[in-house]
Amino acid sequence: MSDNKTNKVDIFAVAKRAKVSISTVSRSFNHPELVNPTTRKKIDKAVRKLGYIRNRAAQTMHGIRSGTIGLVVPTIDHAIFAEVIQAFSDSVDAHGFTIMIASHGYDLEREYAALRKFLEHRVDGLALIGEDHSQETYELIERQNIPAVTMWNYSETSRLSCIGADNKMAGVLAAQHLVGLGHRDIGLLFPPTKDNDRARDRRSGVQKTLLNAGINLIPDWDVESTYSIADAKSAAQRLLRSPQRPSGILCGNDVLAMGVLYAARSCNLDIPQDLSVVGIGDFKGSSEVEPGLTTVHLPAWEIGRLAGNHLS
Amino acid sequence: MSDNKTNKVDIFAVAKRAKVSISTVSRSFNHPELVNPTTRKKIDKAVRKLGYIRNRAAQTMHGIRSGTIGLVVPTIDHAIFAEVIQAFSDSVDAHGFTIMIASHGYDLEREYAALRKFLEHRVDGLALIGEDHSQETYELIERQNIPAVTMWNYSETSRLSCIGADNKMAGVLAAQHLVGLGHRDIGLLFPPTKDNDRARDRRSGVQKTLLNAGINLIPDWDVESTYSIADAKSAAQRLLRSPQRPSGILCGNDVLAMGVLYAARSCNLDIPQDLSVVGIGDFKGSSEVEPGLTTVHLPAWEIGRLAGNHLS
DNA sequence: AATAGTTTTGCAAATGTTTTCATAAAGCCT
DNA sequence: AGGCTTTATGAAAACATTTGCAAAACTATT
Repeated sequence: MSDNKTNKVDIFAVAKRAKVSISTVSRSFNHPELVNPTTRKKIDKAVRKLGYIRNRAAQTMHGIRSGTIGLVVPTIDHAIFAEVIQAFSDSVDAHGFTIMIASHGYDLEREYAALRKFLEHRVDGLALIGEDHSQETYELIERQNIPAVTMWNYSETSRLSCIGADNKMAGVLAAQHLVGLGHRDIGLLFPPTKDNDRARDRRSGVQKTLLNAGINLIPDWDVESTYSIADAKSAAQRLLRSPQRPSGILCGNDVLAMGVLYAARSCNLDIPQDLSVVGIGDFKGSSEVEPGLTTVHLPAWEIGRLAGNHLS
Repeated sequence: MSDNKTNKVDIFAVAKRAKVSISTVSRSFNHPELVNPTTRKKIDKAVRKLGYIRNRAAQTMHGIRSGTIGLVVPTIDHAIFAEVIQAFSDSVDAHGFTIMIASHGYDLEREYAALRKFLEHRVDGLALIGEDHSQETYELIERQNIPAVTMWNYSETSRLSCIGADNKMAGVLAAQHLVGLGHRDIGLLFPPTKDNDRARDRRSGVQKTLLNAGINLIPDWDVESTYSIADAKSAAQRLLRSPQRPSGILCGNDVLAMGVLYAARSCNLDIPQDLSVVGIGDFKGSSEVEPGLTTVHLPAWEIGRLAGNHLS
């Protein structure tokens, strides 16, 4: 009975119990080789007995790194980001850092606010998704002295370090595939491209390719959908039920593509006989999907891993 | 040029520039009503000019709340947790807290380590998934004076506050559904139940129900699969290609159920004529899946939201 | 113009660590 | 046994804030 609970257990409490000074306790944590093994054992025992947990805040105040890294994503709730987050988290974790995470729902003001909060916590690094950010955000990041990295999109001219893929090329490849199969009646299903450079780049790659192939887009077949299977499914159903329907649909990402597959099935269209569907982006496990989903693979895992290493 | 960059910008720099004392600056942040509006404006201006960002670590050291909440999940990289994480994050965010996140990959030692790290950062609250945790973990949490909550599973006897569903009942419902359809040849596809109370509870609900209905499980039809579509698909294919195959498959969660649907399609089995598939758990968007996936819905969003509110 | 009351401000102590510097103890060599 | 190193420890300053208390500056009242 007694000491471990009632009163705050700080480094003083440990020192007292181990009958040494607080300097020694601190050293025993940070430079164990400088303290006598016997003393160290006494301290360890006191620590365990009291359930002492070091106060990172106090360390941080010394200019010591906080040991945290801030990650801001548009949304956590999607297979695509989930994978990149997991990979990022794993690699950052392996270096002993703790992740702070926030999502902004494609609202760049909220992104800015999240970054500020991270900076108040004195994160040692920042990671964002994509290259579309507010001017304020860029200025804020550049004024700090900490590394920052953007994930998903790669571009030579990125204002921050970036680790990602060439999304325009992904669009080109996806379009070339459809064109190569002989399709001329092609529908597009894309998410809103505002503040979303990934979608915009993919789209521009697709458009360029189709244009070069002499295929022109029918406005009715150029459909927008939010980033949700339900939405994509109903948008695709509308498209597929119209009297004139495309023979191939190219989707801005695999979530939308799944929606199209379901829509096709619900309209009794066979894939790929009646309709070709192409996605972009690697929905994790898209290789297992039946009927087969053709997609341009993006190395989400690798991107997250590299970005994590870059900051750690 | 000049001041805003080279030298550290702390509360002193702001005070100096605004020609007031640091106390006033601090107050102007924390108790603005106590400082003269004119002074406040001067301070705001200095803050903006210098790009000052408050140091949360220094505040935390005062026993002031850190403004962070720690969340530990088995994995981020799955639809199911992604949704709960998103909901949790949103609600916690709305209260001004920042989330620290970690995943342990179903390794309870790593879970313990993650919690310790959070506590070093003096999080104001903790959230975990499920009720299977190491003894050490429980003791660690109970020794702290901060709220903690577990998500996903609800049980009267939970050692910590819990917000979740009755997973055993979910298992019962899923099984009753299959039995009600007249199935007697039932296969089970579950993830490993070690250190996973959710899966274990579901399974026990299922087993009880089948037993009561006088149905006995054939060991060959009682299959285990890791939490992955690919794995589930190949396990299901093995099951469906054997000479004797079940007429219905009950899956421990919707990820596995998706694997089964794909396997069925690849074996040219029609759903639901040739095979019934039942899942549990609310894969977000499972209602859109074609061919229709029957599943026991779990309110992931609601759980995350409530847990977040509970801690904030 | 003096007094009382209110609002606004500054001083200094406190928060929980790390680290520099100084000192004490112990070991080694002749 | 005396001097020199090496090893181990402690005292105190530093880190960036918040806050209780007291003083100063206004306002209102007579």
